Amino acid sequence: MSQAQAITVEEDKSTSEGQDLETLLAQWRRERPDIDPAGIAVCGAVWRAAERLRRGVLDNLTGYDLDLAGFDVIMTLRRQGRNQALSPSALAKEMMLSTSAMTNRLDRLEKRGLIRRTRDPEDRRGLKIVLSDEGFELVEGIFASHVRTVEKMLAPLRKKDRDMLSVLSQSVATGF
Amino acid sequence: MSQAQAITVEEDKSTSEGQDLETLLAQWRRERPDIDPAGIAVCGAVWRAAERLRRGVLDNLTGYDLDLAGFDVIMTLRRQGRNQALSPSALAKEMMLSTSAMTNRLDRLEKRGLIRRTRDPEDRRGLKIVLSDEGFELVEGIFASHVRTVEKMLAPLRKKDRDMLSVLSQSVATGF
DNA sequence: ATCGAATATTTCGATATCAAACTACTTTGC
DNA sequence: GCAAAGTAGTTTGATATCGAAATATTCGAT
Repeated sequence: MSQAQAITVEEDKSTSEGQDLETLLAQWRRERPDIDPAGIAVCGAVWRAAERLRRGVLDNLTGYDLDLAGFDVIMTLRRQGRNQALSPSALAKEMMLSTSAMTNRLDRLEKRGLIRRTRDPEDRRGLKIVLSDEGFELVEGIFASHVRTVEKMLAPLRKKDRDMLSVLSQSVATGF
Repeated sequence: MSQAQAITVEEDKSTSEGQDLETLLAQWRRERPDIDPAGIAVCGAVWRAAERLRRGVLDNLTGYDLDLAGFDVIMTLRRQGRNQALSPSALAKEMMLSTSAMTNRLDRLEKRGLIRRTRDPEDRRGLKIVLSDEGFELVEGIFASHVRTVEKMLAPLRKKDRDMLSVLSQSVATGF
């Protein structure tokens, strides 16, 4: 190893930045010259972008005693509007999650006082989940900095580039 | 684990497709007209693209008794070249994972006979992980269909669009 | 009215993840 | 040289996830 590098780099980043995607492509071209690996690199790039965004959003939550899971739920509830409710299964579907995982998330959020389970007046099998006042206020306090965090991570892109990224990503996401 | 599953059933997708991103934007604009939520939608689009790609790649593995975790490891080893080795920590770093999770993955792959742990001749603390012949052959058999799967998911994009997506994603991933 | 199929939620069992503690070895500094 | 600090990998403990089974309720067809 380069001894110059011996200094303990404070920036850590131990878990960030996997291998350079160019290197990865070169490796595959050497090992399997019969197959064009370009698609794999696109895939890798998208995954890394997603991961970076995930970490950034998560970091923004430090101090709020919230994980991404819970944050996702209360954001979803918040944007329905004050006192609007969704069923656990609707929430699960919207965030592409199993209903049992949702039960678990709601347990935690309920224990923390951020949501309430209320009975569905129209279907006694069902529940309606509402943000508690505390939950509502929490989102009010965190939303602006959340948006700022995301903007910061998108900063390298001009508006036009963002739109492009959004459109292309949706294309991949939906298959059209 | 994975029971034969034979045919890749495309229907199901019970957990796919969350809410339309346009709707999501409209909700936030109504609830918080003071804040521009555009960045959130870009973020969501990237996440969904990543998730779609993840599922597609995973589906391609049915029948091989492999999960994404193990697949990731053996692909990384394979592209180093036949009989090339990497340490567990190098693997963990490359795929942005804790070393303890890597221990677990390697345990499973070793039990399945796809990799071998060999001692690092230059550092008795360390290990070198190599693909077994069986592991190598497995990748040889799966790689082409993996690439085809990814290509299929990128099909809505022309070459130029893919390059664009790749560049933009890397921009977000690295922050430059 | 009642049986059976479908639906909403929870519980249960298995497993993957992470962080922190631990063991073994290596490097550094005196 | 030898102790202290650093590094590699594993173990442990807590928790989140999923799929399948269980429970309660609704809907539909007699």
